[in-house]
Amino acid sequence: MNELISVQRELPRIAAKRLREIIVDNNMQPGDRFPSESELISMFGVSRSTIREAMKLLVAENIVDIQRGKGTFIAAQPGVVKDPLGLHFSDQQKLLQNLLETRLIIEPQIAYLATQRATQENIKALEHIVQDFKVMPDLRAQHITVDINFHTAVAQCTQNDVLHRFLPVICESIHEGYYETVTIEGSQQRALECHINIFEAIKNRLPEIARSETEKHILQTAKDAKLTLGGK
Amino acid sequence: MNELISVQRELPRIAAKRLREIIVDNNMQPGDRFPSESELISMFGVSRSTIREAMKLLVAENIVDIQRGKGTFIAAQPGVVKDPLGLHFSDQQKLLQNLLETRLIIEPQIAYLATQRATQENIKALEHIVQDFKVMPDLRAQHITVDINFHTAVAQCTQNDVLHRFLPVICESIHEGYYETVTIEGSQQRALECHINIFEAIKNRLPEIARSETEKHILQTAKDAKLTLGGK
DNA sequence: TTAGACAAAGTGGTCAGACGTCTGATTAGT
DNA sequence: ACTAATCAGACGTCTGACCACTTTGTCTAA
Repeated sequence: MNELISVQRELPRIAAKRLREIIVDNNMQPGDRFPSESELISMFGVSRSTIREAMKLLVAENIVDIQRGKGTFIAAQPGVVKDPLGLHFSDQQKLLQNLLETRLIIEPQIAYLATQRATQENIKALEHIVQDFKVMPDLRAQHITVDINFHTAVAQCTQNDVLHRFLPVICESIHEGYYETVTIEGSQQRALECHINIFEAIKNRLPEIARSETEKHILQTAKDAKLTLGGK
Repeated sequence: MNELISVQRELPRIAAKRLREIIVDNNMQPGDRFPSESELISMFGVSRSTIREAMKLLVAENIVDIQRGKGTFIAAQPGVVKDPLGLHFSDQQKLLQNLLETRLIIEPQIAYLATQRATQENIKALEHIVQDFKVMPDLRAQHITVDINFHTAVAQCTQNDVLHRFLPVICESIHEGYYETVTIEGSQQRALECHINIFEAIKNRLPEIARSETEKHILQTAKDAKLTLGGK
């Protein structure tokens, strides 16, 4: 039943919030059918205008896809937008420095938490990525993609969606920055070794090792990019 | 005149496009008044529903700011979107926990860096915000806004634009989460004291104090929200 | 004269119902 | 068996009304 919404302001916002909750609670997947407008009207006890406005909010967030005559469905990649923070604003050199500094702040702690919270599935996923590294040809583009995947997978181990969503944004922005940077001899090999060390630490539940190895890895990355990070 | 729109689909999108053009053509600045709904109805020759939906599109892009009873105005920072990471697409309780955990990871270090890098202008800005706190009435909405401003201003002290852009996203998402949460007695007072301590530490260049005070502040915030953060 | 109470107008928020158009499935006719 | 008409369901748009909030101006009383 409807659980009457008393306040008479921002009803669409509240309705949109509950719609998101419904999606999460029912574990709806991309492509799944969404309740029709008339169903939502009787579910929420608000008018069609309000429901429609709430739906439009979800559309703006790329959470649902409305198709005229058919119905509404969960979007393919709910909530995903590119360069969401609008980071391509300042000069590349400073941006790269800022990005690496940010990684130096959050990633060691992410690795620490990952060690404590990783599920068996998480660890398996990490192992696959590390294996991909080893057998991978020396293609720079692919290497960076897998590198981002690795760090994102570590973030996923924390079971913290905020970190898990934020980290790829940082990594991909760095990728953009590197795009015009020289590849340092041996950097890929050093990165691979670091990743193996981090993976082993997570697998064997050694949080302090994971943290320090991650810190070392990022400092090494900065060094390869001819940048220096301080202020720890 | 109205230039009759023949197609009967996506009228709001078309109207929104023309509204954007109007803003650009007339060189409208942030704060400028926007035509009222009834004016737009006669300008475009479409119904109020359509106009309203078009306006909501502009709101989603943070181009205009609609104020009930007053009117519609050009937004302060047109185009800077809210919730860019799509964090609302998640379980509220868990999201709040994740957000606070993220703050616990980055903010103490932000305060540390702020202490080392803050300019005199940064410190002045912080001081103004702290003063605003003291003389502020007990209005919850205003309090939260100034709270976000304070933490964002601290992030600005780091001279790291990535942190400076990321932190408000986190803070505002927490604000959203609190929207339907009970206000804890005395939490505002405790927050004010913490902010003063942090400000003093930054002003007097005491990085360790700034870090520990920030950590304490966030843990207190979590406690007020009846959440426990661990894993340090 | 002035401070406060009050009424009116303007604005956005919500509701209710109606009709149009598109889509997909069903059904009638060949 | 195939085609075309029909139907039901879904979203798109329109209309008109009423509600809530803000501003403004007027009026009254001190």
